[in-house]
Amino acid sequence: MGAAQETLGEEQPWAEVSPDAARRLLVAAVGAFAERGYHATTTRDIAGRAGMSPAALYIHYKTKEELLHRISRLGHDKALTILRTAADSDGTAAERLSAAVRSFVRWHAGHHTTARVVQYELDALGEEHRTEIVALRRQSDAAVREIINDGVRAGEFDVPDVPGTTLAVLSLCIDVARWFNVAGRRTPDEVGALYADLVLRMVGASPQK
Amino acid sequence: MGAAQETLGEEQPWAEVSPDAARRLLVAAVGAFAERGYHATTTRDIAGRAGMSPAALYIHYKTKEELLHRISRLGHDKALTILRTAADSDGTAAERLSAAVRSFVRWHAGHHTTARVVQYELDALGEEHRTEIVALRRQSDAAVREIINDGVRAGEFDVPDVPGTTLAVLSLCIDVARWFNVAGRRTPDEVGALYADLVLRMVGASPQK
DNA sequence: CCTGAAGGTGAGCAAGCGCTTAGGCAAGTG
DNA sequence: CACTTGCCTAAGCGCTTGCTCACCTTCAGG
Repeated sequence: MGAAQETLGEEQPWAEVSPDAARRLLVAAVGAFAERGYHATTTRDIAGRAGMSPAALYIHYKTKEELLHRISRLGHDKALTILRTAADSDGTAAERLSAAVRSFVRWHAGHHTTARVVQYELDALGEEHRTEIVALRRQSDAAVREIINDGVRAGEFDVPDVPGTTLAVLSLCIDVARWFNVAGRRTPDEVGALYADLVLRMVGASPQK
Repeated sequence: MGAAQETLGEEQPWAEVSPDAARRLLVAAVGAFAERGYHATTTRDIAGRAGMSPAALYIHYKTKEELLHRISRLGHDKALTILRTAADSDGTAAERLSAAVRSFVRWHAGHHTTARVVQYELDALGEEHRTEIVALRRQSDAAVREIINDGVRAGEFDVPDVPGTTLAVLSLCIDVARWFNVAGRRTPDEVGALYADLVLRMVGASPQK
Protein backbone atom coordinates (compact mmCIF):
# COMPACT_ATOMS: atom_id res chain seq x y z
CA MET A 1 0.00 0.00 0.00
CA GLY A 2 1.17 3.50 -0.38
CA ALA A 3 1.15 4.29 -4.05
CA ALA A 4 -1.53 6.59 -5.34
CA GLN A 5 -4.53 4.41 -5.88
CA GLU A 6 -8.13 5.02 -6.75
CA THR A 7 -10.73 3.36 -4.59
CA LEU A 8 -12.73 1.62 -7.26
CA GLY A 9 -14.94 -0.60 -5.15
CA GLU A 10 -17.60 0.29 -7.63
CA GLU A 11 -17.48 2.42 -10.68
CA GLN A 12 -16.42 5.93 -9.73
CA PRO A 13 -18.50 8.57 -11.45
CA TRP A 14 -18.06 12.24 -10.73
CA ALA A 15 -14.34 11.81 -11.33
CA GLU A 16 -14.46 15.20 -13.00
CA VAL A 17 -15.38 16.90 -9.75
CA SER A 18 -12.51 18.24 -7.69
CA PRO A 19 -11.21 18.79 -5.15
CA ASP A 20 -11.85 15.58 -3.31
CA ALA A 21 -13.97 17.14 -0.57
CA ALA A 22 -16.24 18.77 -3.12
CA ARG A 23 -16.78 15.41 -4.79
CA ARG A 24 -17.53 13.66 -1.52
CA LEU A 25 -20.13 16.30 -0.77
CA LEU A 26 -21.64 15.96 -4.22
CA VAL A 27 -21.84 12.19 -3.98
CA ALA A 28 -23.47 12.54 -0.58
CA ALA A 29 -25.98 15.00 -1.99
CA VAL A 30 -26.88 12.69 -4.86
CA GLY A 31 -27.61 9.91 -2.41
CA ALA A 32 -29.67 12.08 -0.11
CA PHE A 33 -31.62 13.83 -2.88
CA ALA A 34 -32.40 10.51 -4.56
CA GLU A 35 -33.61 8.91 -1.35
CA ARG A 36 -35.71 11.67 0.13
CA GLY A 37 -35.97 14.41 -2.46
CA TYR A 38 -34.33 17.82 -2.58
CA HIS A 39 -36.67 19.64 -0.23
CA ALA A 40 -36.70 16.89 2.37
CA THR A 41 -32.91 16.81 2.45
CA THR A 42 -31.13 19.15 4.85
CA THR A 43 -27.66 20.55 4.49
CA ARG A 44 -26.83 18.71 7.70
CA ASP A 45 -27.85 15.42 6.06
CA ILE A 46 -25.49 16.03 3.18
CA ALA A 47 -22.58 17.14 5.31
CA GLY A 48 -23.15 14.23 7.68
CA ARG A 49 -23.05 11.70 4.87
CA ALA A 50 -19.82 13.22 3.64
CA GLY A 51 -18.38 13.06 7.15
CA MET A 52 -18.12 16.80 7.57
CA SER A 53 -19.67 19.58 9.55
CA PRO A 54 -22.57 21.52 8.01
CA ALA A 55 -20.40 24.56 7.45
CA ALA A 56 -17.98 22.65 5.23
CA LEU A 57 -20.62 22.54 2.51
CA TYR A 58 -20.45 26.29 2.05
CA ILE A 59 -16.73 26.29 1.40
CA HIS A 60 -17.26 24.37 -1.82
CA TYR A 61 -20.78 25.43 -2.83
CA LYS A 62 -22.52 28.74 -2.43
CA THR A 63 -25.94 27.26 -1.69
CA LYS A 64 -27.76 23.97 -1.49
CA GLU A 65 -29.38 24.83 -4.80
CA GLU A 66 -25.99 25.17 -6.46
CA LEU A 67 -25.23 21.61 -5.45
CA LEU A 68 -28.42 20.43 -7.14
CA HIS A 69 -27.59 22.44 -10.21
CA ARG A 70 -24.11 20.94 -10.47
CA ILE A 71 -25.56 17.44 -10.21
CA SER A 72 -28.29 18.19 -12.70
CA ARG A 73 -25.90 19.78 -15.14
CA LEU A 74 -23.35 16.97 -15.06
CA GLY A 75 -26.05 14.33 -15.26
CA HIS A 76 -27.78 15.93 -18.21
CA ASP A 77 -24.47 16.36 -19.99
CA LYS A 78 -23.70 12.69 -19.51
CA ALA A 79 -27.16 11.56 -20.61
CA LEU A 80 -27.09 13.77 -23.66
CA THR A 81 -23.63 12.56 -24.63
CA ILE A 82 -24.82 8.97 -24.42
CA LEU A 83 -27.81 9.71 -26.62
CA ARG A 84 -25.81 11.69 -29.15
CA THR A 85 -23.09 9.07 -29.43
CA ALA A 86 -25.65 6.50 -30.46
CA ALA A 87 -27.58 8.91 -32.63
CA ASP A 88 -24.52 10.01 -34.57
CA SER A 89 -23.11 6.56 -35.17
CA ASP A 90 -23.30 4.74 -38.47
CA GLY A 91 -26.00 2.25 -39.31
CA THR A 92 -29.65 2.16 -40.18
CA ALA A 93 -32.14 4.27 -38.27
CA ALA A 94 -33.34 1.14 -36.53
CA GLU A 95 -29.84 0.28 -35.39
CA ARG A 96 -29.20 3.79 -34.16
CA LEU A 97 -32.53 4.05 -32.34
CA SER A 98 -31.96 0.67 -30.75
CA ALA A 99 -28.47 1.65 -29.62
CA ALA A 100 -29.67 5.00 -28.32
CA VAL A 101 -32.47 3.51 -26.25
CA ARG A 102 -30.32 0.68 -25.00
CA SER A 103 -27.51 2.89 -23.73
CA PHE A 104 -29.81 5.65 -22.48
CA VAL A 105 -31.87 3.16 -20.49
CA ARG A 106 -28.80 1.34 -19.25
CA TRP A 107 -27.52 4.58 -17.83
CA HIS A 108 -30.83 5.42 -16.18
CA ALA A 109 -30.97 1.97 -14.58
CA GLY A 110 -27.31 1.69 -13.63
CA HIS A 111 -27.15 5.19 -12.23
CA HIS A 112 -30.73 5.34 -11.07
CA THR A 113 -29.96 7.37 -7.98
CA THR A 114 -28.26 10.06 -10.02
CA ALA A 115 -30.88 9.80 -12.74
CA ARG A 116 -33.68 10.19 -10.25
CA VAL A 117 -32.27 13.49 -9.07
CA VAL A 118 -31.48 14.62 -12.58
CA GLN A 119 -34.91 13.80 -13.98
CA TYR A 120 -37.27 14.41 -11.11
CA GLU A 121 -35.91 17.29 -9.08
CA LEU A 122 -35.97 19.80 -11.89
CA ASP A 123 -38.53 22.16 -10.36
CA ALA A 124 -36.38 22.62 -7.31
CA LEU A 125 -33.87 24.52 -9.42
CA GLY A 126 -33.95 28.29 -9.50
CA GLU A 127 -35.40 30.08 -12.49
CA GLU A 128 -32.09 30.65 -14.23
CA HIS A 129 -30.64 27.21 -13.70
CA ARG A 130 -33.86 25.54 -14.71
CA THR A 131 -34.03 27.22 -18.09
CA GLU A 132 -30.43 26.19 -18.73
CA ILE A 133 -31.27 22.57 -18.00
CA VAL A 134 -34.48 22.66 -19.99
CA ALA A 135 -32.43 23.69 -23.01
CA LEU A 136 -30.31 20.56 -22.60
CA ARG A 137 -33.42 18.44 -22.47
CA ARG A 138 -34.69 19.90 -25.68
CA GLN A 139 -31.47 18.72 -27.29
CA SER A 140 -32.16 15.18 -26.10
CA ASP A 141 -35.59 15.45 -27.63
CA ALA A 142 -34.11 16.70 -30.90
CA ALA A 143 -31.60 13.85 -31.04
CA VAL A 144 -34.28 11.19 -30.72
CA ARG A 145 -36.66 12.94 -33.07
CA GLU A 146 -33.95 13.10 -35.69
CA ILE A 147 -33.39 9.37 -35.64
CA ILE A 148 -37.09 8.71 -35.92
CA ASN A 149 -37.43 11.19 -38.76
CA ASP A 150 -34.56 9.50 -40.55
CA GLY A 151 -36.26 6.15 -40.18
CA VAL A 152 -39.55 7.48 -41.50
CA ARG A 153 -37.84 9.10 -44.49
CA ALA A 154 -35.99 5.87 -45.25
CA GLY A 155 -39.21 3.92 -45.06
CA GLU A 156 -37.88 1.88 -42.15
CA PHE A 157 -40.38 3.19 -39.64
CA ASP A 158 -44.12 3.70 -39.63
CA VAL A 159 -44.85 6.61 -37.32
CA PRO A 160 -48.03 8.67 -37.74
CA ASP A 161 -47.13 11.21 -35.02
CA VAL A 162 -43.39 11.83 -34.82
CA PRO A 163 -43.31 14.49 -32.07
CA GLY A 164 -45.75 12.52 -29.94
CA THR A 165 -43.88 9.27 -30.39
CA THR A 166 -40.57 10.98 -29.62
CA LEU A 167 -42.05 12.31 -26.41
CA ALA A 168 -43.36 8.88 -25.48
CA VAL A 169 -40.04 7.17 -26.16
CA LEU A 170 -38.11 9.59 -24.01
CA SER A 171 -40.74 9.50 -21.30
CA LEU A 172 -40.57 5.72 -21.25
CA CYS A 173 -36.79 5.69 -20.92
CA ILE A 174 -36.63 8.42 -18.31
CA ASP A 175 -39.21 6.81 -16.08
CA VAL A 176 -36.87 3.86 -15.65
CA ALA A 177 -35.06 5.97 -13.08
CA ARG A 178 -38.21 6.09 -10.98
CA TRP A 179 -39.02 2.38 -10.74
CA PHE A 180 -35.66 0.70 -11.19
CA ASN A 181 -34.56 -1.07 -8.07
CA VAL A 182 -31.21 -2.63 -7.45
CA ALA A 183 -32.91 -5.33 -5.44
CA GLY A 184 -35.09 -6.21 -8.42
CA ARG A 185 -34.51 -9.11 -10.72
CA ARG A 186 -33.40 -7.19 -13.79
CA THR A 187 -29.96 -5.89 -14.64
CA PRO A 188 -29.53 -2.56 -16.41
CA ASP A 189 -28.44 -4.50 -19.50
CA GLU A 190 -31.59 -6.57 -19.55
CA VAL A 191 -33.83 -3.55 -19.16
CA GLY A 192 -31.93 -1.80 -21.93
CA ALA A 193 -32.42 -4.73 -24.28
CA LEU A 194 -36.11 -5.05 -23.44
CA TYR A 195 -36.72 -1.35 -23.95
CA ALA A 196 -34.81 -1.22 -27.23
CA ASP A 197 -37.07 -3.96 -28.51
CA LEU A 198 -40.22 -2.24 -27.27
CA VAL A 199 -39.26 1.06 -28.85
CA LEU A 200 -38.53 -0.53 -32.21
CA ARG A 201 -42.04 -1.94 -32.06
CA MET A 202 -43.44 1.48 -31.20
CA VAL A 203 -41.97 2.99 -34.36
CA GLY A 204 -43.13 0.10 -36.46
CA ALA A 205 -39.65 -1.04 -37.45
CA SER A 206 -39.77 -4.25 -39.46
CA PRO A 207 -39.16 -7.09 -36.98
CA GLN A 208 -35.39 -7.30 -36.51
CA LYS A 209 -33.63 -10.63 -36.64
CA MET B 1 -80.50 34.68 -6.84
CA GLY B 2 -80.33 32.35 -3.95
CA ALA B 3 -81.33 28.86 -4.90
CA ALA B 4 -78.85 26.16 -4.04
CA GLN B 5 -76.49 25.93 -6.92
CA GLU B 6 -73.29 24.11 -7.59
CA THR B 7 -70.41 26.14 -8.92
CA LEU B 8 -69.43 23.98 -11.84
CA GLY B 9 -67.08 26.29 -13.67
CA GLU B 10 -65.07 23.22 -14.36
CA GLU B 11 -65.62 19.61 -13.58
CA GLN B 12 -65.90 19.12 -9.83
CA PRO B 13 -63.94 16.17 -8.61
CA TRP B 14 -63.58 15.31 -4.94
CA ALA B 15 -67.35 15.49 -4.68
CA GLU B 16 -67.09 12.59 -2.25
CA VAL B 17 -65.18 14.70 0.24
CA SER B 18 -67.26 16.42 2.88
CA PRO B 19 -67.80 18.69 4.62
CA ASP B 20 -67.29 21.57 2.26
CA ALA B 21 -64.37 23.10 4.15
CA ALA B 22 -62.51 19.81 4.16
CA ARG B 23 -62.93 19.57 0.41
CA ARG B 24 -61.70 23.11 -0.16
CA LEU B 25 -58.61 22.33 1.87
CA LEU B 26 -58.02 19.14 -0.04
CA VAL B 27 -58.37 20.84 -3.41
CA ALA B 28 -55.97 23.53 -2.25
CA ALA B 29 -53.50 20.88 -1.13
CA VAL B 30 -53.66 19.07 -4.47
CA GLY B 31 -52.84 22.29 -6.25
CA ALA B 32 -49.99 23.20 -3.96
CA PHE B 33 -48.48 19.71 -3.84
CA ALA B 34 -48.64 19.40 -7.63
CA GLU B 35 -46.99 22.77 -8.19
CA ARG B 36 -44.22 22.67 -5.66
CA GLY B 37 -44.12 19.17 -4.20
CA TYR B 38 -45.19 17.94 -0.79
CA HIS B 39 -42.11 18.96 1.15
CA ALA B 40 -41.91 22.41 -0.37
CA THR B 41 -45.54 23.11 0.48
CA THR B 42 -46.32 24.62 3.87
CA THR B 43 -49.50 24.25 5.82
CA ARG B 44 -49.86 28.02 5.49
CA ASP B 45 -49.77 27.69 1.71
CA ILE B 46 -52.60 25.21 1.79
CA ALA B 47 -54.72 27.12 4.27
CA GLY B 48 -54.10 30.35 2.36
CA ARG B 49 -55.24 28.83 -0.92
CA ALA B 50 -58.38 27.60 0.80
CA GLY B 51 -58.98 31.06 2.26
CA MET B 52 -58.57 30.00 5.85
CA SER B 53 -56.17 30.43 8.71
CA PRO B 54 -53.43 27.82 9.20
CA ALA B 55 -55.15 26.45 12.26
CA ALA B 56 -58.29 25.54 10.32
CA LEU B 57 -56.41 22.74 8.59
CA TYR B 58 -56.09 20.84 11.85
CA ILE B 59 -59.79 20.81 12.49
CA HIS B 60 -60.30 18.57 9.47
CA TYR B 61 -57.01 16.71 9.21
CA LYS B 62 -54.72 15.44 11.92
CA THR B 63 -51.52 16.20 10.04
CA LYS B 64 -50.25 17.43 6.71
CA GLU B 65 -49.31 13.86 5.89
CA GLU B 66 -52.91 12.74 6.40
CA LEU B 67 -53.96 15.20 3.73
CA LEU B 68 -51.48 13.66 1.31
CA HIS B 69 -52.68 10.21 2.21
CA ARG B 70 -56.32 11.11 1.56
CA ILE B 71 -55.40 12.53 -1.83
CA SER B 72 -53.23 9.57 -2.71
CA ARG B 73 -55.85 7.09 -1.60
CA LEU B 74 -58.72 8.68 -3.51
CA GLY B 75 -56.57 9.13 -6.60
CA HIS B 76 -55.34 5.57 -6.64
CA ASP B 77 -58.87 4.29 -6.12
CA LYS B 78 -60.05 6.31 -9.08
CA ALA B 79 -57.16 5.24 -11.31
CA LEU B 80 -57.59 1.60 -10.40
CA THR B 81 -61.32 1.75 -11.05
CA ILE B 82 -60.69 3.19 -14.48
CA LEU B 83 -58.20 0.46 -15.32
CA ARG B 84 -60.42 -2.32 -13.98
CA THR B 85 -63.49 -1.11 -15.81
CA ALA B 86 -61.65 -1.39 -19.10
CA ALA B 87 -59.93 -4.62 -18.17
CA ASP B 88 -63.14 -6.35 -17.16
CA SER B 89 -65.16 -5.28 -20.19
CA ASP B 90 -66.03 -7.56 -23.07
CA GLY B 91 -64.03 -7.75 -26.25
CA THR B 92 -60.73 -9.03 -27.49
CA ALA B 93 -57.58 -8.55 -25.48
CA ALA B 94 -56.49 -5.88 -27.93
CA GLU B 95 -59.75 -3.99 -27.48
CA ARG B 96 -59.54 -4.19 -23.72
CA LEU B 97 -55.88 -3.15 -23.60
CA SER B 98 -56.57 -0.28 -25.93
CA ALA B 99 -59.50 0.89 -23.85
CA ALA B 100 -57.54 0.54 -20.62
CA VAL B 101 -54.61 2.57 -21.86
CA ARG B 102 -56.80 5.19 -23.45
CA SER B 103 -58.88 5.86 -20.35
CA PHE B 104 -55.95 5.54 -17.94
CA VAL B 105 -53.91 8.02 -19.95
CA ARG B 106 -56.85 10.34 -20.42
CA TRP B 107 -57.25 10.51 -16.67
CA HIS B 108 -53.56 11.18 -16.10
CA ALA B 109 -53.59 13.97 -18.66
CA GLY B 110 -56.93 15.48 -17.72
CA HIS B 111 -56.23 15.37 -14.00
CA HIS B 112 -52.52 15.82 -14.28
CA THR B 113 -52.25 17.93 -11.15
CA THR B 114 -53.91 15.24 -9.07
CA ALA B 115 -52.06 12.51 -10.90
CA ARG B 116 -48.73 14.17 -10.29
CA VAL B 117 -49.32 14.13 -6.56
CA VAL B 118 -50.69 10.62 -6.63
CA GLN B 119 -47.85 9.17 -8.68
CA TYR B 120 -44.83 11.15 -7.64
CA GLU B 121 -45.25 12.03 -3.97
CA LEU B 122 -45.44 8.49 -2.74
CA ASP B 123 -42.25 8.52 -0.67
CA ALA B 124 -43.55 11.42 1.35
CA LEU B 125 -46.15 9.13 2.89
CA GLY B 126 -45.50 7.52 6.24
CA GLU B 127 -44.51 3.86 6.41
CA GLU B 128 -48.00 2.57 7.07
CA HIS B 129 -49.81 4.67 4.52
CA ARG B 130 -47.22 3.94 1.87
CA THR B 131 -47.58 0.18 2.12
CA GLU B 132 -51.33 0.58 1.81
CA ILE B 133 -50.91 2.56 -1.40
CA VAL B 134 -48.28 0.22 -2.79
CA ALA B 135 -50.79 -2.60 -2.46
CA LEU B 136 -53.21 -0.65 -4.65
CA ARG B 137 -50.51 -0.16 -7.25
CA ARG B 138 -49.84 -3.85 -7.37
CA GLN B 139 -53.47 -4.32 -8.28
CA SER B 140 -53.08 -1.95 -11.21
CA ASP B 141 -50.10 -3.96 -12.33
CA ALA B 142 -52.09 -7.18 -12.04
CA ALA B 143 -54.97 -5.79 -14.08
CA VAL B 144 -52.73 -4.84 -16.98
CA ARG B 145 -50.71 -8.03 -16.81
CA GLU B 146 -53.89 -10.04 -16.98
CA ILE B 147 -55.00 -8.42 -20.22
CA ILE B 148 -51.59 -8.97 -21.77
CA ASN B 149 -51.55 -12.58 -20.65
CA ASP B 150 -54.99 -13.08 -22.17
CA GLY B 151 -53.77 -11.67 -25.44
CA VAL B 152 -50.73 -13.91 -25.49
CA ARG B 153 -52.80 -16.97 -24.71
CA ALA B 154 -55.27 -16.10 -27.47
CA GLY B 155 -52.43 -15.63 -29.93
CA GLU B 156 -53.35 -11.96 -30.38
CA PHE B 157 -50.14 -10.62 -28.85
CA ASP B 158 -46.48 -11.40 -29.27
CA VAL B 159 -44.80 -10.58 -25.96
CA PRO B 160 -41.53 -12.28 -24.99
CA ASP B 161 -41.38 -10.70 -21.52
CA VAL B 162 -44.83 -10.20 -20.02
CA PRO B 163 -43.86 -8.77 -16.61
CA GLY B 164 -41.34 -6.43 -18.16
CA THR B 165 -43.73 -5.24 -20.82
CA THR B 166 -46.47 -4.72 -18.23
CA LEU B 167 -44.10 -2.58 -16.21
CA ALA B 168 -43.15 -0.56 -19.27
CA VAL B 169 -46.76 0.03 -20.31
CA LEU B 170 -47.75 1.28 -16.87
CA SER B 171 -44.61 3.37 -16.59
CA LEU B 172 -45.33 4.96 -19.94
CA CYS B 173 -48.90 5.84 -18.96
CA ILE B 174 -48.03 7.13 -15.50
CA ASP B 175 -45.28 9.41 -16.75
CA VAL B 176 -47.88 11.34 -18.72
CA ALA B 177 -48.71 13.09 -15.46
CA ARG B 178 -45.18 14.46 -15.31
CA TRP B 179 -44.94 16.05 -18.73
CA PHE B 180 -48.51 16.83 -19.65
CA ASN B 181 -49.12 20.53 -19.83
CA VAL B 182 -52.45 22.24 -20.25
CA ALA B 183 -50.78 24.88 -22.38
CA GLY B 184 -49.51 22.20 -24.74
CA ARG B 185 -51.03 21.37 -28.06
CA ARG B 186 -52.49 17.98 -27.21
CA THR B 187 -55.78 17.22 -25.55
CA PRO B 188 -56.08 14.35 -23.10
CA ASP B 189 -58.15 12.51 -25.71
CA GLU B 190 -55.46 12.82 -28.33
CA VAL B 191 -52.75 11.62 -25.98
CA GLY B 192 -54.95 8.70 -24.95
CA ALA B 193 -55.47 7.68 -28.58
CA LEU B 194 -51.78 8.00 -29.41
CA TYR B 195 -50.74 5.97 -26.40
CA ALA B 196 -53.31 3.24 -27.02
CA ASP B 197 -51.86 2.83 -30.50
CA LEU B 198 -48.27 2.77 -29.21
CA VAL B 199 -49.08 0.18 -26.58
CA LEU B 200 -50.77 -2.10 -29.10
CA ARG B 201 -47.60 -1.95 -31.11
CA MET B 202 -45.53 -2.77 -28.04
CA VAL B 203 -47.44 -5.98 -27.49
CA GLY B 204 -47.27 -6.90 -31.16
CA ALA B 205 -51.01 -6.82 -31.72
CA SER B 206 -51.85 -7.37 -35.36
CA PRO B 207 -52.35 -3.92 -36.86
CA GLN B 208 -55.86 -2.85 -35.92
CA LYS B 209 -58.29 -1.57 -38.52
C1' DC C 1 -83.01 32.93 26.72
C1' DC C 2 -79.72 29.49 27.63
C1' DT C 3 -76.79 25.70 26.09
C1' DG C 4 -73.68 23.00 23.49
C1' DA C 5 -71.78 21.55 19.40
C1' DA C 6 -69.47 22.74 15.03
C1' DG C 7 -66.24 25.37 12.74
C1' DG C 8 -63.37 29.01 12.79
C1' DT C 9 -59.28 32.57 14.34
C1' DG C 10 -54.80 35.04 16.33
C1' DA C 11 -50.97 34.36 18.67
C1' DG C 12 -47.28 31.70 19.43
C1' DC C 13 -44.25 27.50 20.90
C1' DA C 14 -40.51 24.22 20.16
C1' DA C 15 -37.86 22.48 16.70
C1' DG C 16 -35.42 22.59 12.68
C1' DC C 17 -33.97 25.15 8.64
C1' DG C 18 -30.22 27.45 5.37
C1' DC C 19 -26.48 29.86 6.02
C1' DT C 20 -22.63 32.89 8.47
C1' DT C 21 -18.97 34.01 11.39
C1' DA C 22 -14.87 33.64 14.19
C1' DG C 23 -11.40 30.97 14.75
C1' DG C 24 -8.28 26.49 14.68
C1' DC C 25 -4.87 23.68 12.45
C1' DA C 26 -1.52 21.91 9.03
C1' DA C 27 1.42 22.80 5.10
C1' DG C 28 4.07 25.78 2.06
C1' DT C 29 7.07 29.93 1.49
C1' DG C 30 10.18 33.89 2.70
C1' DC D 1 10.85 32.08 12.75
C1' DA D 2 6.52 34.83 10.94
C1' DC D 3 3.04 34.87 7.63
C1' DT D 4 -0.21 33.30 4.25
C1' DT D 5 -3.24 30.00 2.25
C1' DG D 6 -6.54 26.06 2.11
C1' DC D 7 -9.70 23.45 4.54
C1' DC D 8 -12.41 22.57 8.31
C1' DT D 9 -15.32 23.13 12.83
C1' DA D 10 -18.22 25.00 16.91
C1' DA D 11 -21.47 28.00 17.78
C1' DG D 12 -25.22 30.29 16.64
C1' DC D 13 -28.36 33.93 14.03
C1' DG D 14 -32.65 34.95 12.00
C1' DC D 15 -36.35 32.81 10.13
C1' DT D 16 -39.82 29.30 8.94
C1' DT D 17 -41.86 25.06 9.94
C1' DG D 18 -45.73 21.85 11.61
C1' DC D 19 -48.75 22.13 14.98
C1' DT D 20 -51.40 23.76 19.44
C1' DC D 21 -54.17 26.43 22.47
C1' DA D 22 -57.34 29.73 24.32
C1' DC D 23 -60.93 31.90 22.68
C1' DC D 24 -64.66 33.62 19.47
C1' DT D 25 -68.85 33.18 16.46
C1' DT D 26 -72.90 30.99 14.45
C1' DC D 27 -76.75 28.32 14.80
C1' DA D 28 -80.14 24.47 16.13
C1' DG D 29 -82.96 22.59 19.96
C1' DG D 30 -85.49 23.02 24.25
